[in-house]
Amino acid sequence: MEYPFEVFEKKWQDVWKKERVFNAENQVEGKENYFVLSMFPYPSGVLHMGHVSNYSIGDAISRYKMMQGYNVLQPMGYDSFGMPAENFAIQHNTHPRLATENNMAIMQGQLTAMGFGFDWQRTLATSTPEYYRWGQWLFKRLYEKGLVYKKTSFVNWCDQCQTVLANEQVEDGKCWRDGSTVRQKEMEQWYFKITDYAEELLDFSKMIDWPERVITMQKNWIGRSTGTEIDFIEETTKDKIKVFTTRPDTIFGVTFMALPPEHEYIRALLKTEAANSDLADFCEKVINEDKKERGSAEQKKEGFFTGKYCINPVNGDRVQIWVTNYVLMDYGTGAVMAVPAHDQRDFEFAKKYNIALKLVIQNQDKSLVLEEMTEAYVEPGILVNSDKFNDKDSNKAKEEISAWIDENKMGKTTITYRLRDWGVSRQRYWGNPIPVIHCDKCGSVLVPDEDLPVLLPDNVQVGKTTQNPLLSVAEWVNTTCPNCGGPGRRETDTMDTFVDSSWYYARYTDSKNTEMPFSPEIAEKWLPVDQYIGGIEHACMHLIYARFFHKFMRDIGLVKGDEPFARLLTQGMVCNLGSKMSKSKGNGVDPQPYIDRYGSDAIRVFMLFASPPEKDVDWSDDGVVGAFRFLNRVYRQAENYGDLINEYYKPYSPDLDISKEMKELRFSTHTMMKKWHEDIEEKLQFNTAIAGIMEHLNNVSSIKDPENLNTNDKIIYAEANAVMFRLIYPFAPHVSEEVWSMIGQTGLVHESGLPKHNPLYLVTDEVTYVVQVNGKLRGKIDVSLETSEEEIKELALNLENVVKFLEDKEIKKIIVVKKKLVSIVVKPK
RNA sequence: GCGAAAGUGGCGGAAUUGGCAGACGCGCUGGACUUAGAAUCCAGUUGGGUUAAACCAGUAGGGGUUCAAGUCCCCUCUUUCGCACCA
Repeated sequence: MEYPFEVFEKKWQDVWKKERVFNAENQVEGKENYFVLSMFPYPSGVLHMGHVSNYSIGDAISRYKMMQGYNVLQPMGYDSFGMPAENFAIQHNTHPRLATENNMAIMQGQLTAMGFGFDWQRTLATSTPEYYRWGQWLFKRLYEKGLVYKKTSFVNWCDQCQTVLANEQVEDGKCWRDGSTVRQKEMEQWYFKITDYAEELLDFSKMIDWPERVITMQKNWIGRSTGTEIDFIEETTKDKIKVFTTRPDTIFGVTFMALPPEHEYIRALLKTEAANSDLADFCEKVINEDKKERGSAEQKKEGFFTGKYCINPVNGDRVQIWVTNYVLMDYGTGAVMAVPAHDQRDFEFAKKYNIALKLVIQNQDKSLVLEEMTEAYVEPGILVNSDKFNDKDSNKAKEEISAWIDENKMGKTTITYRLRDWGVSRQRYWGNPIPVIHCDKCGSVLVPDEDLPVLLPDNVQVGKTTQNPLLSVAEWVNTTCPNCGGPGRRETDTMDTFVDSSWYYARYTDSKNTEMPFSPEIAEKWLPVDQYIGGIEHACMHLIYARFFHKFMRDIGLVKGDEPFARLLTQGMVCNLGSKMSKSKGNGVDPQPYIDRYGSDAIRVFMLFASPPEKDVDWSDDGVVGAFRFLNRVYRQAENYGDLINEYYKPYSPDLDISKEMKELRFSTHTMMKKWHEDIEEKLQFNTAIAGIMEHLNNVSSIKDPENLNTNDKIIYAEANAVMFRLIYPFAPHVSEEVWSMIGQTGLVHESGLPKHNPLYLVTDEVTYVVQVNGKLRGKIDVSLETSEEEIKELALNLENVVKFLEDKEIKKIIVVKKKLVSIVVKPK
């Protein structure tokens, strides 16, 4: 008989709802708050395996913490703005709002059927005016703090999405969402000054438990390097061209200046010398190369001499200015002083275009000869041809030259980050409108707070133009300037949806607030999120953006701490047949049929048992059956022996005179409790915690006729079962509640508290010593705890199998490790 | 190319941080119960070896430290992930 999950899963879900078990109060007398958060889903349609896995982990932690007596908040909502909804609407000739609402309803039904303990009263959806209003409000506060600006520059443009992408959203030169090629387009964009926080974002000391991997990825992404900015002066125009270098020690070796075609000097030059069409063509060609190829090291270095020169401030050298395809506009100052003798890239370029090389660093044995070099010399060495710095060690010279440049106002020592400011403009409809009105007289004017939210108009026709559909809603676009009352035009760019998800965790603490994004007092009770759970793919996107937002919100007094997420768990992906489930591979598995067939608990147990949470889980039909089988065995214990357990179970562990067999069972019960607690608390390893319960179940099942036991033994037997029923709660809450009630308990499982092992019952009368001879296992002895070391040695030496290996040998040493082993070292006589 | 993590049965994965390798689950083999199947229960399941034991080998490969190594050190190989013209 299979257990009737279809009956009681619903039953317990109703009980939880009726008793408001998961509706968290902001404060509960005598209880500490604990905030468990799983990344909210994009409402793409139906729940997929990744969601099920993610939320099974979160729910296990949440319920474990409830058993521990915490006042737990575990909310859930929807990241419901975004391009997929708009694309879906275009394809199916519907409205993004309708499609999104429909999907949210479906997913909410599925999440409810899974029985996850979410506080639905606090739910939110980023596409609702109640939520996005505060996104606009925060945009304004950012603006007022000088953290928002508008700039025209070359940006990542995805033709597929018809919009701009932030640097974080370009992977290998492809759009992170659809994988299509990203090209550079010159546009005016809104930016958030995330770089103002670059230094602080590199401080990870407030994270209690973040995976080292994520921290490393963020460090690399932010990419701090110290170096020197040096001003080169253009010979005729006297324009300043700033370069950034980490090798000021090579400044005397500069033989040309390398600029990317996007560089402002080049842009200006092209305007003044329109006649030089070859230069213009070259620039155009490089700009249109796709980002991946242009950024790859294998790419052939190409360049074009502008015919212009600039002056190296340290020695007055005339230096040729080249446009090249290998310098990145995005890094440093976007200009490179090329030192071909000591930089491999410059070396290759100079060789190709017959530009002079100048040796300024000599190796230790002074054997470098410029004419014989086949690659750049990039190691440290001794300075030569460097004026007054000659004969100095290059590492020392770095600092000295940098200081000298500083003093003589030829430049300055600086820190540069790889991190760029966050471009948040999106040329799409289904997103949060940027609360700005453009006025011919007043320029860009912020919409007054009392006029927020700027409502996204509903009457748009998506997909009719290649432009942002908002542009076609004249009555929306045309408005009055809040400043002068004259005619104004609304900003039609919407915000990147990553803005919406950068502060949602805080909104959960006070999601119904109509006066503020959330009350700082309430937020303080919950933040930072104690445990955040989500995919590793957000390491350099969402998780950096949210950290930035949190620091900004701290600076305007909305939140107290420095970090939004104290602990982070990056769960693995759910794979099928060894590779990531995806639509394009056609290997996706829909969880619904399995939920229908085996119930929520079996799916959860499978997900948690298959591997540690941060590792990928390979989906397996058989694995679910195994989990289901396990839960059936637990259920059968309650079914068969419910009355006996009910009669004899004591909520404490009485110290009784019991049989040897029951001592062993009691040992098993208490070992399980200890292991369970350690596995979850210290390592979040649900797989081994579950394995421990399974092992205990095997021990319980081996007791054949519990009815025939004496009273004391029955008490131990009852405890062995009842404790197990409670310990499955975080993983299989429905079964747990059901079997708990089947043994006559009237309360809910989490109310029964955290079963705690009694260390006394983990002490056994006998211990097994392993006996080794020269490191090889030769036998075992069981001795009582009181046995002296001498006696143990004696017993070990007399073991039949040990004696055999001692023949004709001389005993050199005997090592006894308490409660573990005897190691006998011998050598031939 | 640089950096990080990892490599354990047929499979997913365990191993008090140096102390019985393979917990637990899947799968498989045999048996019980069934007219039969499903379900369930029992036994077995690293390889070699043996009627059974003993024993031998064994945690990617090689070397080392140690009474004792999956675990620590050195070298090699492989895989995964991240970064990758970052000046």
